[in-house]
Amino acid sequence: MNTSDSTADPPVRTAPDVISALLAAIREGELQPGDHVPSNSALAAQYGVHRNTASKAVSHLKAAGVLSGPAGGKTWVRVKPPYTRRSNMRYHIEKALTLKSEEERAATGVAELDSNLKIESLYEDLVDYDVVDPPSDIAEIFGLAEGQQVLRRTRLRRHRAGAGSSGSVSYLPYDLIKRNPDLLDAKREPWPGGTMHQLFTIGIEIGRIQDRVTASMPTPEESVEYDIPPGVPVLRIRKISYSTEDDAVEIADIPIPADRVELVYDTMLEGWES
Amino acid sequence: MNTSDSTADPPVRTAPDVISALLAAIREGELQPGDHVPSNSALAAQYGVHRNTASKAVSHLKAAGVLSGPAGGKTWVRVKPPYTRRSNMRYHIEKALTLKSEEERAATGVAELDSNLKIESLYEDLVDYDVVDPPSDIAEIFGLAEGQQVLRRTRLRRHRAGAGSSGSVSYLPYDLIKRNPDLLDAKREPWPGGTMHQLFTIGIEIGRIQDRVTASMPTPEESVEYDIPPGVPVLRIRKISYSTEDDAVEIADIPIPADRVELVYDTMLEGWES
DNA sequence: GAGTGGTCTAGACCACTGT
DNA sequence: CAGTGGTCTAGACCACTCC
Repeated sequence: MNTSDSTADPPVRTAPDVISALLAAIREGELQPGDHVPSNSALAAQYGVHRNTASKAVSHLKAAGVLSGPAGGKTWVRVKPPYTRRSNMRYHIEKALTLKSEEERAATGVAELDSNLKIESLYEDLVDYDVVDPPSDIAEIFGLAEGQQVLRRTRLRRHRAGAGSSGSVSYLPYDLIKRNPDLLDAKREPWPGGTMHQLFTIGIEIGRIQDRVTASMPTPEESVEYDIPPGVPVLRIRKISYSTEDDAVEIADIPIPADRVELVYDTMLEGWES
Repeated sequence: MNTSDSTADPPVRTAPDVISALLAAIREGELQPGDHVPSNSALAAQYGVHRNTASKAVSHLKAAGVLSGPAGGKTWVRVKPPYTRRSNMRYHIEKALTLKSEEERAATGVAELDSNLKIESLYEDLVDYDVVDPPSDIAEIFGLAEGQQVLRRTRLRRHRAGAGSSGSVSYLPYDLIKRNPDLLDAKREPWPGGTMHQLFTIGIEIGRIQDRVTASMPTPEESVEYDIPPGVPVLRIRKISYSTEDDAVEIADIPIPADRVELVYDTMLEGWES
């Protein structure tokens, strides 16, 4: 007759109780992905709690990416985005493709490598090119002196149906790439797929790529811009390309919603021989 | 005379306002790391909001890792843990050290490589060895048949002063390692520093290590066990060691609080030559 | 045992959505 | 314009901390 009974339904009294009940309903299939969830008032009546408590539970599940819906609008069970992988093998492939013809590169879809998304007409890319003074951390990695500028390329890939998007920012030392005017032209080709090839046109070969990986919560802007639930972390890759002389020649900051992508890094070890 | 005035202090009315005010006080140095924060009631009076609103603001900052303090106790500005790096270069170093003598390995501190923490008397390691039926995902990676078991080693590294801890779980196919009884002994040596060496004793050379990286929010248990603020994401590495025959021989799941460590992965690219 | 953090009910208001 | 989500004030209770 008390809470130690484990088989009978426990009384729903607190926000965590409501959360558990909703998760159970989804797990049991009573609520399917895409289905509308009853309103806060209806949930409050159904579970015998105050509307505020129901609201808090629904807010929590929205933050966790389980539910979705605009403020003031209806709420539904979120359709989870497909899970993909991003492997550092892509760097080997991209380098091998750099020497191939333009037709071959376009056919293989080099541009897909950085976004890890199939390029379809469903997406539109918004690209911006600017020559700017670099942030101090960028200048430090490039080893730039005061006053030396960088080319900043920002990309927002937006899903036309509003089902999600991804974006990134990349930097190149301006002194390095001004030798080839094509590299300053935003309309020249899909970006940033061919960065390695673009650097090849000015005589630079990439010898090493370093990914620095952190994770943090999405900014409110990222939440709305890239459709990241506010409680889902963002993997942040700072990808630094080094030339064969070991100079940093490109830096790309790539945010990746952690509920969509798994990062894979293979480290090949030398044999013992001895 | 309205909210568009940007220089005058805006009126503090909502929880986000209180959050901004507290962050500003910390940024300006009025509140130093370690300082006590006024109680919810005091903050409510100070900013002219209800105690509930102040409580919500403080809760949010605790979740974000800015403030800290037990429920029911005083609240203080959290001392941010030092930032370290975990590079895949460690794998090369660890392999090179495997052939060295035991003294050399102990002196170089191979065990530090996996934890990325200096081993001091401040820490105590709690290690558990079990032979168990593997979870299905583990069995699949190892390619185990039904009924084949694994050695599971769990480690909790706890800071004696309560300033944080880290932990990990690793799996080895039992059929593989039963050849060397030492590998079943939890007291044999600090773990998991010498896993590569331990596998060497049964004739296995590691040829490739794959790190699969994801991020998610800490479980409530991790929050208390490892002192991770509930709003700080956890980087999760599934480290898979492959033998030179490309068989998976060890799997380690390593959770890393994202506010303490940056992951670094170097990918070396082959030269063009042609 | 007083103080504190956390959270529930209760009622109210606002901004936005969805017809 | 009705419905909905979000959130603030208000008051209350509980568990825990700290002295």
